[in-house]
Amino acid sequence: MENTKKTMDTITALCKNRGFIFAGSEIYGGLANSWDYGPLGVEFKNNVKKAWWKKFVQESPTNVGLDSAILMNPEVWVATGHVGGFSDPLMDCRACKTRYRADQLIEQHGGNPTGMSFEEMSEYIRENGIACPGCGAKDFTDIRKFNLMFKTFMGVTEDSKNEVYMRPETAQGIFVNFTNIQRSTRRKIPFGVCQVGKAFRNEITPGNFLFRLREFEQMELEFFCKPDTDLEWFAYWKGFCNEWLMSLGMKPENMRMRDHGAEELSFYSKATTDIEYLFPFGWGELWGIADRTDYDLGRHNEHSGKEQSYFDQESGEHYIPYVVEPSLGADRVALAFLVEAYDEETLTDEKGNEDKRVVMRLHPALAPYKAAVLPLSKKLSDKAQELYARLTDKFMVDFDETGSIGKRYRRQDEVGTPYCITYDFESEEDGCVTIRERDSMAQERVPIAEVSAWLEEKVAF
RNA sequence: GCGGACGUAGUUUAGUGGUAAAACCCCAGCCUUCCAAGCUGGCUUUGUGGGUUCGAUUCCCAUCGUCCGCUCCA
Repeated sequence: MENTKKTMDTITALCKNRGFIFAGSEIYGGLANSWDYGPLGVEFKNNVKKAWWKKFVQESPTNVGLDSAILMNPEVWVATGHVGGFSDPLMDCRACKTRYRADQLIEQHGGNPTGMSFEEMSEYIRENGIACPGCGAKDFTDIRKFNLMFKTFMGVTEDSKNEVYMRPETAQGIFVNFTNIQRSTRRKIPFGVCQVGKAFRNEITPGNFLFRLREFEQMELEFFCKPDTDLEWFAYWKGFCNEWLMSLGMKPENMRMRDHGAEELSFYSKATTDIEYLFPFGWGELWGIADRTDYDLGRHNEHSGKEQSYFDQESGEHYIPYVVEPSLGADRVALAFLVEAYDEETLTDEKGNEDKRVVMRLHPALAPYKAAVLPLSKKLSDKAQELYARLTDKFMVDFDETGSIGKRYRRQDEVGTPYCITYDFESEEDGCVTIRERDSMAQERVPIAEVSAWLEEKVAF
């Protein structure tokens, strides 16, 4: 009976057709890898963010929230090494057209590219006769700088003094506010700071729908802890993140944890684990959980000259806290939830006729609409509208009176609405409506006066 | 960015050097008393800009975009 077909194309098409996600600037021919969340998409994505915030801030005894500016003082990015460090020295083999990172080629050759200028790297490669690992040719293009940060200008003149960057990660907004937050909330270590916000990276190759974007949204926690407790907290947050995903319907067989090997670790990280999801295009990182040590606060401590250490009353020590960072891509996880929810079901009636039903089995907390009010006949629209208006006070609810009732059920199935409320001819007399559940298609008769409470209980999360 | 493939309604596709078509979807009306019924009508398409030509959706060029690979990462 179940026939699950999950491809990016069908999901992309459904998203466009139903108003979840549209290609950005479409009428002007689009803009590479930019996507707009439509009326249903914004509800859905907001629900994802809301669910995260609830779990990581609202219900957390240790964590607080923050919403920091996208544009920051450029010195922030000097301190972190993003200016200079975040730009890759890329060059191509003229013979086989493969692209390489010059610093990696030098490392593979046993050299140390640290501190070399691009010219020096080029020279090193030429002098040492480093060949293309792919084809063996020794004919490389010049190294070109790929700065992954977007630049813009503060003020009206395009003077380089006014150059600022669009943040390539939200984390630094948290780090530079560490002392403000600690003091104003009187938090003691360990505590965490959460932020949901946009970040921008000039990725060389974005793609796979929402998977890799140049403008994307992150949901990050920076958890500050005592230096010798970081690995415990690292393990704790890994499990915590994993549970959150599963509580919203992600199946364990489509998830895996992958530890970064020593050579893969970022220079600032002591340990990193990715929670990956099995997308139609393969395993992809959803959530990077990194032990960032005291690198970030340490850098800001040094570069800003402002003391970033914490005084621990209990032990009487001053120290720069260690940081465990679970960093989740909001667009990525939204895509994963869409993929996870997509289902095609073959229905067979008594006569043996087959019929296909597309169902988005979204968790009720994530579904754009919690319910749809459907008058069985247009003659019942007025009464049904009254019920609809009452429900909108508490829930996102849809109203649909066009087409047959079966068709309207299917429309709601496609956008993941968990409950359809049908106002019928008996409703006048018995004061009840029929509520049909999305996944089981089971029906239940509920008094109109109790619908709101009934629904509240069902969609509670 | 480089290499390869591709671009016809919202979707999936057909077709042609003489100004485009089907199915589904969508909209309106009729009908319809619980799972994509039916009837009638309707909206909507050659990504964009040039060139060749009497005439281009078709041929050529550029551009934009998509997909695959390199690379990068939430």
